[in-house]
Amino acid sequence: MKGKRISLADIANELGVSKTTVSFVLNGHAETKKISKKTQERVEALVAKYNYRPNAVARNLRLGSTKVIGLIVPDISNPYYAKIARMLEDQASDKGYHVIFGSSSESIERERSILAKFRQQSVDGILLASADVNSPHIEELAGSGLPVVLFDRIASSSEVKLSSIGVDNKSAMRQVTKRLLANGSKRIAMVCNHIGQLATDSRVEGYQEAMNDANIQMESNWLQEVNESAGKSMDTIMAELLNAKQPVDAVVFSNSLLAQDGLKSIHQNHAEQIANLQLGCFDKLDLFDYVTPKVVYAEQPNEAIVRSAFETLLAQLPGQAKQQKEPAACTKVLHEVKVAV
Amino acid sequence: MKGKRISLADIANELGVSKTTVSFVLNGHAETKKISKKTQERVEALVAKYNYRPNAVARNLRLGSTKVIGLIVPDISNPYYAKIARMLEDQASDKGYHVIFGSSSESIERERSILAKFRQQSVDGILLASADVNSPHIEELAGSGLPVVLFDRIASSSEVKLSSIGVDNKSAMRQVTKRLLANGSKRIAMVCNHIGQLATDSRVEGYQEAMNDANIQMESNWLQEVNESAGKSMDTIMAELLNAKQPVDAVVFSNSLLAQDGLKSIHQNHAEQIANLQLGCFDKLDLFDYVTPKVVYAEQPNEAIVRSAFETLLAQLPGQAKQQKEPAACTKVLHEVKVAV
DNA sequence: GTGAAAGCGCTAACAC
DNA sequence: GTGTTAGCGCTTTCAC
Repeated sequence: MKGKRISLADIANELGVSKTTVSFVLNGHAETKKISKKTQERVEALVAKYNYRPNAVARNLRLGSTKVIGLIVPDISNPYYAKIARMLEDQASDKGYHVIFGSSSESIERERSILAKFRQQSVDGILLASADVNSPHIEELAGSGLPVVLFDRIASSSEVKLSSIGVDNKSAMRQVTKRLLANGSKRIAMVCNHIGQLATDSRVEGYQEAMNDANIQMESNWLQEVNESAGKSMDTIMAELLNAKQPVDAVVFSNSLLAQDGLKSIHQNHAEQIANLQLGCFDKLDLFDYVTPKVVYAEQPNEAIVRSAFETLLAQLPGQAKQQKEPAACTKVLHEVKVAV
Repeated sequence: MKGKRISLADIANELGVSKTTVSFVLNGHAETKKISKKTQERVEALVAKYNYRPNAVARNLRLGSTKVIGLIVPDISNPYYAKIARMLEDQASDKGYHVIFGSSSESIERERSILAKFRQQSVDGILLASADVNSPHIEELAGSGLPVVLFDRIASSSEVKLSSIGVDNKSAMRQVTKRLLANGSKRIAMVCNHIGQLATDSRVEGYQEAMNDANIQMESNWLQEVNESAGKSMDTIMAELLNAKQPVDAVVFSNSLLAQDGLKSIHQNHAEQIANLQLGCFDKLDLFDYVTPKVVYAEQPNEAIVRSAFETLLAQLPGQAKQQKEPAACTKVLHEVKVAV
């Protein structure tokens, strides 16, 4: 059954025409190249008979474009990125692109390596949620000629000369915190991880701003960072916050994975306090629909983010015969979040 | 800056050697081809200077292998498949492979189209959780020469001549049901959908076997199939089971999506019965950690499944210079589930 | 209307 | 030790 895969040349030979002719027919140049109706039909018949499909690798080599775009995220199994992946797949396949993915595991080294591999594979472009947007390799990317759009993890305003699509993290967390305050909480703690990463830091700032605006004096242990290796597990943190003489009456989490962890910890060890506790979170989880207490969250317009990220990427690709004077200027977009519960 | 990407020929020219020499050095044939130390060093120096990386597309064309494997699942944003994707990525990258993915949305048409696209791109092999393992296009795959391994959604025992990796659905559901019985339930109903699909039917059998083994006479409406178009919504079914004079005291769901639906229905309409109700489910949901009543579930050994699926796929690939008499016989593996709560 | 031929960048058998 | 060369399968200019 195997047999050599049939090639365009085989078709041409069997028909007694040239590869050129077959190629023209296959690529819809039949009209412009004035291939006779009869020849067209003969070609199409044989193509159908053998169920011939052109070898994309050869085509790619010739054309210098693979119709593949790379998606690099910290972890594809994170439901947030998995959703992104799906949206991207849908958008991309509409335009005839495929998606190859890589998970950096928050490691710059792995990220660089994936990036390098993807370039070698000549992906047409890359959507990147970087493990560290401040790392120098991001700078280098800008001058590399490879179309790259940063999303989700984006760099502070100007500097980096790469297109970036994201949300206003600070504003989002400020809004969530304000909502919690409006609902009556006064002693609000924040649990995060990856302090030092821009997104996290911005969210922390948003929380702090909201607290300051409300004239609440934060206690020193209200800002917590999960760090297993330093013995700061979610359980430890929750115990510290909730077993105090004066426990906190609300907790905001800097991302949804933490919220999930936190919920588990609360249910396991602090169930009796659920009634008096508010929770807040950046980003949403399906889970929130089923669980007590209700969680106030900032919902990212992911569809819009992916859409503009992908469109921005397409715009950088060569061959988008537009007013391509410059190589598609570097776009920056911040989408607005929506607070919900 | 952009500039033309540098090629092997450029390196060779600048060095005044032939492409062969450079190629040999780059591919580690330096020793066997007895390239002089000095030439090696000169090549390596220039490669480093230009940060030259071979064009994988050209290489692929020449070698007929892309080092890319395709993952086709119903929906990459489904956390179950997202997890699988990540495990596969990790395994694959260890062996120098990349993963490209496609979501079929449970549509055979989309699945076929993705399959066709992936072949055109000359992926080296495919891991497929098919929208319908009984569809004829699966049969065709077997004779197509493209290495494919079925997983998760696998066909009934023999027939299909494709390697398949999955779990023993019947045994899994038998175990879950037995656990419910051991915990004291006597009147256990099962809610499923997709009766007629192999996986579902096996799970139903497992439930029935467990009930028979316990000498429990099942009542006629204990086996329920959700079917919106026939007016059998989850809410209707739950009402029928739980509002009876003699309500059931446990419900098992044939998959986790149903369990999620069922939980919602129970919480909305039958909250007072939660204390006297046991739940069972094939497969786990994060949700189960947070919700009452506790759910007994069969946990799939996903790591092991992915591992054997990938290994099986590798074994089908040409060039695994082993005792390749036959094109790697078609393997079938059923992994054992673990029951947990 | 159709074909010949020149590559895209790489590998590897076969010279020398 | 190193170079020549023939492709892998496709697109496309230019000729007829």
